[in-house]
Amino acid sequence: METGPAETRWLDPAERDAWLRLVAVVELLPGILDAQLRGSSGLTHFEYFVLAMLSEAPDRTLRMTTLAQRTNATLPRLSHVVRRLEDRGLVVRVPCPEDGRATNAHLTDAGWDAVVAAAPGHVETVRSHVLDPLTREQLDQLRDIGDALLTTLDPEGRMTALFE
Amino acid sequence: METGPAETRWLDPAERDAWLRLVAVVELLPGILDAQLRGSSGLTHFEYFVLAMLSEAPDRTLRMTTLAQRTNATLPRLSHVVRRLEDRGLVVRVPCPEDGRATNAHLTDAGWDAVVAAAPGHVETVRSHVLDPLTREQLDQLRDIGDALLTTLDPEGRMTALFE
DNA sequence: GCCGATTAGTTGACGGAACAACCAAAGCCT
DNA sequence: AGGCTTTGGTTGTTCCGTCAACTAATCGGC
Repeated sequence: METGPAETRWLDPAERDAWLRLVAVVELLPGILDAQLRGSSGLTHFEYFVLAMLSEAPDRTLRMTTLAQRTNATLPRLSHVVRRLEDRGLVVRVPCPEDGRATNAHLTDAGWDAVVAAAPGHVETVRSHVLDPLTREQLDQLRDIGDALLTTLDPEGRMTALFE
Repeated sequence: METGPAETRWLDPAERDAWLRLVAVVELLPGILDAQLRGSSGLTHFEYFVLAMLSEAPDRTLRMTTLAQRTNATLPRLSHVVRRLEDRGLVVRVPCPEDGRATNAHLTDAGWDAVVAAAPGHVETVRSHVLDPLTREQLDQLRDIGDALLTTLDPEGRMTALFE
């Protein structure tokens, strides 16, 4: 007779195989991306991602909250990062005219140059470490798996604004 | 005529689709795992993983170097983490008898209890956020994709000792 | 039009991770 | 056997991320 919470359903071999590999990838990939970008541009992958989002935005400008959603950052984290980027002259913060509470982050010319300089090396790393080892079929499978996972990992679809 | 380095091959739409989703997953998953474990057991996912590796090892003991490989940690990182776990009584460090340079990390009974207590909630999180959204077919695809990626992300197969 | 509630963002303190410098034990070479 | 090299770990500094507390501005009800 069960008295406490339901028995744990442990992972069967197929589940365990998939899960362990996903954990390994999740653990290894950030380090690879950070190392390459830090070495060649002095940017964190997260900093690069922030700059890249701004570079694709209209007028190279986004509200802090929007930028936080697109990069999956908390607002405090983004605030600190943007301050550091501002210290380096890659971004400026401008009070939003329409809403006195809001702040707009705007990519400077120097920031644009930094993204343009960093992009080729970054793309090359993504190719050699992630895309090239996969077949075309696996690429499609990965997209669908990513969609399925993001349904639960990001139910509000905050980060998926990029590709939806 | 090309003079500088080769032109960058930018990502085509299929590549971009897959890549952006993978980045999102890699960015989101660690936070989910950490939050659940920290809330229910006061353990980081990495700390949990360290304890779990020890719990499966013969005599619940592993050399620091081996443990670092299995968890994809640098030795300094692992050293700090193990010291904190030792402060909490979950692990003890014992000088290795066969090699005076080496240190063995051994899971205490309290550490074993901590893993056993934390495991069900962790597995439940893995199920609800990762495994359940995927079809059985996608589970197999994910395993193969993981294998392909780990070939380049972890060429020495240090982390794959778990399932190879 | 004013007051509470919500939203937007910043700041400061604390904890964890990377990197570099360091120490100690073992292996090796002659 | 003595000295160089390599291997195994630890320690300290610095940087980044999280959490909690706080400020400022907008909104909503009356």
